[in-house]
Amino acid sequence: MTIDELDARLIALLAAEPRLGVLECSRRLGVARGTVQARLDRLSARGVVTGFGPDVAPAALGYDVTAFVTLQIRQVSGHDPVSDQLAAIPEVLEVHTITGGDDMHCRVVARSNADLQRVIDQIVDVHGVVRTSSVIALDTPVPYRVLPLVADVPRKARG
Amino acid sequence: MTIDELDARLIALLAAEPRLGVLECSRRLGVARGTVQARLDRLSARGVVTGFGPDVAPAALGYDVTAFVTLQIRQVSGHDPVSDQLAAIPEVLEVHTITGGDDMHCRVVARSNADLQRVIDQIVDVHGVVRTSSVIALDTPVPYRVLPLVADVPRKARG
DNA sequence: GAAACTCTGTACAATTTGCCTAGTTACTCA
DNA sequence: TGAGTAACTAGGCAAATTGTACAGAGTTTC
Repeated sequence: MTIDELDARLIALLAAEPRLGVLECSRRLGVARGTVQARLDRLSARGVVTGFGPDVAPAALGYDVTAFVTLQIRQVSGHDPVSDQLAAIPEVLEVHTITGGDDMHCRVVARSNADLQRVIDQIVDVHGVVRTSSVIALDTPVPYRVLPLVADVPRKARG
Repeated sequence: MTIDELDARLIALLAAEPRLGVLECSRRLGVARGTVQARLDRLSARGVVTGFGPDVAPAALGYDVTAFVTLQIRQVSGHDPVSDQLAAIPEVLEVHTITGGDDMHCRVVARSNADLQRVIDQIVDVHGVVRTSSVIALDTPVPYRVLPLVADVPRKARG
């Protein structure tokens, strides 16, 4: 379950200029068109590349505030109803269950600090949530990225 | 700085089937091709859609462990050298500065729990980092998503 | 009311895609 | 060593898409 350098270069190329076609990619990479097609198919099939979805910046929609909310929940039986309720809140972008003293870790966005209070209130109201604790992200010196990792994998594999 | 329902539908459509062409989008949405083109250009120009990069799943590359590492740093002068050093570690996918008792919040991945230790060691070695605290993500009931938010914006704007 | 936008419908040439075939190279395994 | 398999190259063809342009109709803004 690894990728080689051509895969990495292909991913990096598409990351840099995503609207590129298969033909143009093959030209840039110096390989045949069929090869690029096959590589892309394989990367998708193996689940390495899960899609080419549009990347939306919440800040550009007015959601300037990002916060991380940690939850303690009351253990409930059966399927996890807390996640479902959290998933129903649009401002909740991501939820993880975690180790440590707390139970869940969420990323949320809001239009302002006041609006964040509204969102947190919604989270607190979720049945099963006992306590929340929030920190606000002031700045994002390293925005989410996977490219260095992608470039690193074939380097490691090669040795 | 908002989007209307057509924008939201377009984003949702592309999120669902990202490799769709402009022409196919226009058919699905029931509008003219030029409209889709103009909308996409506008969304890009306004920074709402920042790109169509390939979404890479670190887990598919063998990075099965995700963790959140919180840092306390020694205040240093000038430009932020801590972020730069963190950015140089491929396994560090994201860094935020935060409010509260700690100073920074990172998302990191690793190949295993043992490998996580290696990554954390690298973070600890960063000049200026005083203390770290980590929690491991056990499960991700809500993976990162923006669609509900995108769908919500025009709903709110309409009233 | 006029200016400024946005959307539609249409057109055309150039490019790209999807799909296919055949030959070559590299690697695995008996 | 030799057969079998997988991956890459190079090429060809028809169909579809893209980039770009333009005129006309509706809306919104001031």
